[in-house]
Amino acid sequence: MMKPRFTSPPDPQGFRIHVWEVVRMIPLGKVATYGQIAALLPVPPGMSAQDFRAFAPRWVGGAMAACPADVPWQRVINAQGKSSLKGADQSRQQELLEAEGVEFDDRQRVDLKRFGWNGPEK
DNA sequence: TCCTTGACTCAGA
DNA sequence: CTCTGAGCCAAGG
Repeated sequence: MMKPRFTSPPDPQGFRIHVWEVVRMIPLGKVATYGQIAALLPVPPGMSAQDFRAFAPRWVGGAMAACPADVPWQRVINAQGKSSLKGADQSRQQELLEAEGVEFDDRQRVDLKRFGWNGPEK
């Protein structure tokens, strides 16, 4: 399969584990975007925050492509409020979220204002 | 070797 | 609110 790694971070494994850790914090019935998750992660040493912002979302996506079964991957969607998946996986994700109380509109979009995760704490 | 295509986001029209 | 195009890197046809 194609692995859209886009420039592996300094510590690919550690990065993915960190991503999963953040995803696991997303409360039931809420969703987070790749960028949101990326913003919660520490910027790798030697890399500017600006570059990190451009790369991180892809890395998060790459991490989700191989996430463990105990990670609520379905709660991670793109900044457009939609699933970046395709085909059967996309449908499965929507069903899982609807089962948690997340609503989708006619265009299969989630209202981030209502169901968006505010963050781990604040 | 060139061109397309990725679990992406942001700014601009 | 919706649609485009640019930015970034690698793998496959």
